[in-house]
Amino acid sequence: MKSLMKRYNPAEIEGKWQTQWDQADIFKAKRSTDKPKYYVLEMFPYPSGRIHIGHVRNYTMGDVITRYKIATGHNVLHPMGFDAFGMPAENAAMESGGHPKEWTYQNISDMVAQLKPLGFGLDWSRMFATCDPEYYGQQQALFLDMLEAGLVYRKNAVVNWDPVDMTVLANEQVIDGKGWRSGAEVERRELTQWFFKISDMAEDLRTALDTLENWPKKVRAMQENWIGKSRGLDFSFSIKNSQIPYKEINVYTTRPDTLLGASFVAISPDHPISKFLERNDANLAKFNAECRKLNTSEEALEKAEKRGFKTALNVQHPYHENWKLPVYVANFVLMDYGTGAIFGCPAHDQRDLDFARKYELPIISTFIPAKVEEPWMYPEDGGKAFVPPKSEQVKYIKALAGTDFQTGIEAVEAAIAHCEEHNIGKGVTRYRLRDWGLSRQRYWGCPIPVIYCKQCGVVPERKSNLPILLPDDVSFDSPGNPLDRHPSWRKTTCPICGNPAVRETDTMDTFVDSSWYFARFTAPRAKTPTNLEDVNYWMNVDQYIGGIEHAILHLLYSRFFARAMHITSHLPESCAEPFDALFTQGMVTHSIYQTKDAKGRSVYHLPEEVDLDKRIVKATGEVFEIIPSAKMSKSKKNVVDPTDIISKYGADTARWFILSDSPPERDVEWTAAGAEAAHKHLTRVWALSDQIARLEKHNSEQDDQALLEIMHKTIFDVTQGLESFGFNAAIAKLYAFTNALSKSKASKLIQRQAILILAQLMAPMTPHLSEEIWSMQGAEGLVIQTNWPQADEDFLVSNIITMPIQVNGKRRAEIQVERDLSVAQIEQNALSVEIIKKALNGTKPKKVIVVPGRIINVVI
RNA sequence: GGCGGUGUGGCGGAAUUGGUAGACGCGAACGACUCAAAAUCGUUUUCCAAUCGGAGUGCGGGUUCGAGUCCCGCCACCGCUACCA
Repeated sequence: MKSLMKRYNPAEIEGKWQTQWDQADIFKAKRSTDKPKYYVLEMFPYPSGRIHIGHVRNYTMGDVITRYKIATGHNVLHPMGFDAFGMPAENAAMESGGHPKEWTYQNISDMVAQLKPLGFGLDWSRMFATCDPEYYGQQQALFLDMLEAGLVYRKNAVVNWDPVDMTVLANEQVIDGKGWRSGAEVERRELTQWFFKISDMAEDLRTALDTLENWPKKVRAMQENWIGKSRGLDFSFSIKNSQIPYKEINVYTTRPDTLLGASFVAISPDHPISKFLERNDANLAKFNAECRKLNTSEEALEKAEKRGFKTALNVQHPYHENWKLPVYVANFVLMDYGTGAIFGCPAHDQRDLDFARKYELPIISTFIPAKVEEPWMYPEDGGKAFVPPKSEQVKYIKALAGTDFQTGIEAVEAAIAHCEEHNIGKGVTRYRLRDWGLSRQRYWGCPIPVIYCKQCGVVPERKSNLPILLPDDVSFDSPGNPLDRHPSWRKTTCPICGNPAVRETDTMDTFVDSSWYFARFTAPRAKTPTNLEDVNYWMNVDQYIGGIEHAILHLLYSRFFARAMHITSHLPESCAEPFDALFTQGMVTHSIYQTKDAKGRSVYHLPEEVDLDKRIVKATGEVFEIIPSAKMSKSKKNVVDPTDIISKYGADTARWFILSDSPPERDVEWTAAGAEAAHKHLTRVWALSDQIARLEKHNSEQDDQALLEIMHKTIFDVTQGLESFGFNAAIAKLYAFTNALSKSKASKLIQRQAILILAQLMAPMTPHLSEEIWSMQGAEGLVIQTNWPQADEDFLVSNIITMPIQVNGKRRAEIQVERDLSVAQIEQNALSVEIIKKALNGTKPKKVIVVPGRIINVVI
């Protein structure tokens, strides 16, 4: 009887069940019409070489959904691959002298080896890396089709040059004027580059955001801001009486309704006119030089003084022949937004107002509040600039067009119409979104399949020659692109005339690789980019899961690619928005353990190096400080290695804990205590199963009904939790159910039923333990092959229910009533409760509210 | 400045979407077992009062029989973005 020698041993059971799932081909996805399909995808990892805990969280969520969807009768596709091109492989090659290819493939096999013990239900047969020639060759084919369809073009452009990575960056990859990866100050260079015509789709990409109901609001808002639509007027001020070779200054404004409040024109120091003038004006040259030095990326921008340099130029206001406006060169006008020139309307822009007061320029209000309640101080008289929301109705006192009372939006449209009618300017819609420059001067990327021929010009490579393979014999001993200096790789012949020609040596931005991999997973070995039968069946991705850091770049590019792939017949139109639902998970954080050295510098300690109870560093005995909840980083040493966690507690514990503590969209703090508690709980569940398996048959049945009720309630609650990403709440219900079961005195039959249901409900989170319990109880088959349990309505509401009684909305008592008791009866019962009688003190209640099955409220 | 989000015990967080606030877990305290410790099990744990009670979901108001949840006005913090014309 005393056989508690055995206990929960994940190391023993987890591998065993993984083998069983493999052998039964559970996760191998095949097209089939007898079940609804479900495609669940997590953003694929970069093969850095190590799985980190954030990956574990991401893939665990995907796996929970996968297993739940399988159990609820879906045909599930859940693939895994690697986003394998990119700079780190080249950097590693430069540092260690190896080859990016070897480094990458070694890392991939290391990471697969770390992923497998976690027991994720993945279809490994579909795995690919974007650096596989089979993948990037199809990407080249896709590129050629896009080129033919006019979605790719080549232009000479000023580009963002990262001087450290020695490559071009897309606008999206420049953050605060610095390279997104290197952090180096970005320079501007003029180069001939390949571009995707994403700006052509700006309007569609923007309006379609409204259809993405199952995307986080936040991501949609970020994309909308990025696309940056604005409506305004393009017009020009003509330059009066001047010798310079410029006759006018072009301006773009979103507030043409304030045109009659204009008091100056300001141009950027980099504006052609400014550049022209500085040649003959030493003072202006000096001013401009100072402005250029002031880095636009600095946070001091806010506080930076608004300075202007008054030129000798005057322009004519387009509305009145005799109305002259001075022209300033101003440090706050940016050359790369709009036209690099603005008109200033001090009354309705605080910055313009500050500028006007500084240089003693006129201040002219064009509108005032519709209803002036308090004393209204005009900007003219020292008040603040009046800048109401455009949707607010105001009173126009100098309207260019339209009525006296109108909203800003109405006034802008009226002003545009008026200006168009009088040939003053033209209404335009502008987008902040620019075309996506995809050329990178790197080796470890997908070669752009284009050839330059002296006779024929720019010639696409023949599809039959694809893939254009990267050469293996390259060196990384000097900076620049190894493809450029390769002795023979670029030499080829022209597909049209057959004469000697050279290849494009630029490779594609790695964001191209990740912009269509989700479609490739549906037919990863197809001889074309996609296979229509497969994309028609599997697409769209039903649930996509990943980090918020990809809210703009990756997700916007993917939406563009899906459209482009439809145009080039690689995807059906229904796939224009490829991700039906998106979930953005939070980070995994960990406390930092910090001490100071003799010089007061911070020294960080790994979690395993400290004694948390005694609050000292084990090796030295120093007292450490705890900095709570920071993003895990190697330099701060607040990292936990998933591999260590698995060897200590097993995969199920890691999976259970990572889901249990916080809602999945929020950051979760990894704590040793929490992981330990999770492990203890799983140990308890195992022991409970063991105990039930050895129960005597003849025991009391007194708790049967109560246990069945909580069991069905738990089925209901857990199902709801899994349906709505409420993993933490679902787990809490499972804890409660386990507690109830371990205290229950129900019959063996019912207890066994309960533990089997518990195993099924836990299976998405702790699949190995669930299988183990299933077999301990002698149940047939595998849990993963069973149908998800159904909550029985009859048990969800018991016959005797407890109803709280409130007095004036405050809970005072409760009564037990039969479920189908009439409202009148409930009221009568409630009023006869001693506490309520006392509260009434013999008087009649004003009102009694009875919500059947919920609550009684007695109003006195 | 703009956009988005969040605010509930010592901590992470629940709350069927207007119906018993604090589920579940961590931490803490006490107890049982033990020579002892670990492990395990049990009890308590929002605050004030310690008896009846009273207060309570960032703050102020409102709607309602009833508000963490809805409305109006503030405050604080976080994220993204921006001299955006």
